[in-house]
Amino acid sequence: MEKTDTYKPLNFIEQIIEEDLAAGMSKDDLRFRFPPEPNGYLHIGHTKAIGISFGLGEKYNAPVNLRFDDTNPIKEEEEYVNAIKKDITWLGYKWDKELYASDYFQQLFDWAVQLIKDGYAYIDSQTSEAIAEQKGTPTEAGTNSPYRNRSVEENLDLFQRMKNGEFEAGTHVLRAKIDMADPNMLMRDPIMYRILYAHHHRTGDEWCIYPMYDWTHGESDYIEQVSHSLCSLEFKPHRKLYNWFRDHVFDYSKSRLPIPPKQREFARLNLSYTIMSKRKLLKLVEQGIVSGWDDPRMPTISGLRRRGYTPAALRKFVETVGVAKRDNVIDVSLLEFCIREDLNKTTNRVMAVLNPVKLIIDNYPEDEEELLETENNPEDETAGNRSIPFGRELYIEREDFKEEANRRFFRLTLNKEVRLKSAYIIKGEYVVKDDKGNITEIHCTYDPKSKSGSGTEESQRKVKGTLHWVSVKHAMPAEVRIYDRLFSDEAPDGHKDRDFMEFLNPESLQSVKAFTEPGLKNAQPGDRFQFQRLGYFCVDKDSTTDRLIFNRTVALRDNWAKKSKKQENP
RNA sequence: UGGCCCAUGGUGUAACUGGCAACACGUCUGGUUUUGGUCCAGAAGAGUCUAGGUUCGAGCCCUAGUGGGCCAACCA
Repeated sequence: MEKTDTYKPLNFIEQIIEEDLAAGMSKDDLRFRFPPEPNGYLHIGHTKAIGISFGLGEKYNAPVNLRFDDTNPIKEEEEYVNAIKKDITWLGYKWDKELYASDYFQQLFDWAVQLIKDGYAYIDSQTSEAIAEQKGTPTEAGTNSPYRNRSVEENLDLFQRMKNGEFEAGTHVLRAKIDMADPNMLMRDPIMYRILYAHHHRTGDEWCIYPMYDWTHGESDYIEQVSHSLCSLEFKPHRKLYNWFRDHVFDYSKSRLPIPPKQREFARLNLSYTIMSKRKLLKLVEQGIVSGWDDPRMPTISGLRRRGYTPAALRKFVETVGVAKRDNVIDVSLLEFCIREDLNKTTNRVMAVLNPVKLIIDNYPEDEEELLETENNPEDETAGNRSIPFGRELYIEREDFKEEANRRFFRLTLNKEVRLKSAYIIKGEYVVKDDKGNITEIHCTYDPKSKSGSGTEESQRKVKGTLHWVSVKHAMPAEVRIYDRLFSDEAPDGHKDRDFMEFLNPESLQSVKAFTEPGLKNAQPGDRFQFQRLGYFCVDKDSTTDRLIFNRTVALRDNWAKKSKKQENP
């Protein structure tokens, strides 16, 4: 390949595919799959896996199946199936076929019978404890089961009766007969079927024996003619078993398998300050630590969606993160960068005051009010303008005023000028306090000639700060929810001796009463805005017409310290 | 009888057939700005885990160490 300006490095999976193509595989035979178990909601780690397989599908114009790995009815529910489909669709990906491992239960059973007939599988009738004990350890070989050499006839009979429901759960299992001394523990006669009297969300009570992951996964890939079966690193040791099963089915199938599926592994995504385990996330939900799988603090796709993240930002994020085989912890600042980058271009700026204090303009006529023009989005001219009501009494941010301030503070102080965004330049005059010394009113005067956009010299006058505000008379009350990281430790998962729950951040959710400009009364759940200086916000799904709830997606980048230092020593 | 995987600035990835280690985030400087956002310009920061070897030349190939991860559910 020529080195060109457009050369874009391939990740190692793309390289494998290119090699296969170069070795003669037809592009038409490329096929991928995303195989979630419907036992929980998808999280941002799955977004990476989805991005890899569906991304490959887009790159090579190859089909990608959505296959639910539903072989354990105890943990799986239809609610999860629907949530997973919704999330993938929301991310903007389209699967070719919607499939279920449970669709293959009969085929898997038939193949298992074939394996028994050829002496490659047997029924073990020991307890799970006994089987575990005989398994050995990584450094010690296991020992053979006393049932390992049952006759084919007996195995066949027992297996059929297992299927017929003649035995209690736990009394028998079907095992592959491989090698109890294999250094790879997974090869030590892995269990293929167990008896489970549980209602399956799709097959109901039709089956009482269920295939295990290893027996199911590769054969499902085979049935679907998946060319490259991509999964995360912890499945690497399973590859040997995957191939063993695959190659035995290959031998027994009547028609030759055109393409043996290939399992390849990549490092899963880890995010700093968050956990990425469905089991643990479920615990947060079950214990009520969060409001549900879609709590805006959750790293789930549904949580991030509710928080205000966009599909584009998430896709950009997993693309930026890359694909490799080494363990990693991505800093959340990269995720935050991706969402800010997107939202900065796409959201309208609106005025909202989270911690209000009254500002009274003494020289503004008592009963006057006016509409002021302001642009919706300085990053996007097509976003247009809107008008916002202005009057004598306004709310401003309490932190935007200080009675005594040093030069680092360039918002409102007494006897200093500052601009009200899209309005006038004002000067602080005096404050009114209550008995406890809290400021209840700030009084100021304005310069009528300094109106924003009026073209007067005063309107061009430089002041060092600009404040956002809302008119007291017109303000819309709202609830604003500000989120912090759920865990206080960079790697809450990384402690072998401590539980991740010990690192829960008790201040991960803060709810404040706020006022917004009146135009937001028409806002719909899911709408996104940038509140001047406060961050990006998204209207929550629980909002009603008279009670708006905003979730803060992410704060604005904060360069205050940096710039104020500059202000101090110009 | 242990097996397998991994190792490049703070973080994550690149480096195509072995040829002066690049990009993004983050950090820092300066500029613009009616948001301390955005945008623009620039800088610092690794000599590629260690030791050998092959080679004119090694991040890349070989060997041995070291460090980290995964594997002993009738979970996936």
